[in-house]
Amino acid sequence: MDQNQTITALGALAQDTRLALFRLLVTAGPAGLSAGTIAERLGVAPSSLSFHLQQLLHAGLVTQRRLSRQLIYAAEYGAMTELIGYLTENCCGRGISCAPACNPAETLAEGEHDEAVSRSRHG
Amino acid sequence: MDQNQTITALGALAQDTRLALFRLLVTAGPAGLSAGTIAERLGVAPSSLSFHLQQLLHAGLVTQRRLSRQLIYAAEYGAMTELIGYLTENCCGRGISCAPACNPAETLAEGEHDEAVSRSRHG
DNA sequence: CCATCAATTCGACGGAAGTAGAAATATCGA
DNA sequence: TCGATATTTCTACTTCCGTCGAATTGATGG
Repeated sequence: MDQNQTITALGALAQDTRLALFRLLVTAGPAGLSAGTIAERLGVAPSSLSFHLQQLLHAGLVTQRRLSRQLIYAAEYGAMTELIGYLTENCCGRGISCAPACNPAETLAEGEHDEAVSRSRHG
Repeated sequence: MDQNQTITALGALAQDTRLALFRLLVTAGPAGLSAGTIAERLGVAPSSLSFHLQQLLHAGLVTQRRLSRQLIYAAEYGAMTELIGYLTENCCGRGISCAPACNPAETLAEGEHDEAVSRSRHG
């Protein structure tokens, strides 16, 4: 997952209706829910829901399949895994004291040093 | 971390400059970087950078401290931990087969059943 | 206090996001 | 084929986002 794909996924989740929608599908499990059911549950107009579903679909966060007349949407758990992996990969395994973000159990002392400004003069 | 706070954090990260900025700070470690250094590294106008820094600051994803004339920004690892926790809390511990998102190592068979549409009529 | 440097705030602009009614498309049952 | 149902696409509108130059605020050193 590259930066653009990550931004697409984050942007897809960074919206009231879509985050609620994604969480609804996550809790619904692999069986998923039909578009109509989702619209009813979230209280949004069908056209608006369709717009948001396209965003999540394009971001790869949900899957779509047809069941008779209805379109069933389900959470794509693998995408969530990759998204989290991308957010944490910059943090783990570099010898930097950011372990809490990746392994909350392991807390370690934060040793601050004066590297913060050292590059202002070196360009 | 509630839904609004999560959306703020996701929205803060769902942008080219800001995601690059956040990753830069994450790799920079707790020492952080000055605003000027960041602007130089990312190649954005100081005023634009300031705008983005406010977004990340408001989202609680970075911290700000003064060092002489410069303002030093550093990644707030705890916020990242909470954000990931919020995204995964809907997935784990509900007896639903979404373990891959939380424990990628443990893959399990996806047993689909016809619960998808069952609520269309009852809703 | 004054000159200087670092960073932010202000103002204006173009473009994209979110909303919802109306029309179009696709599937099913008879 | 025809009518009914489910969902999407189209269209228009409003609001928010991202950008950058210019002006302002805040801190340092003499």
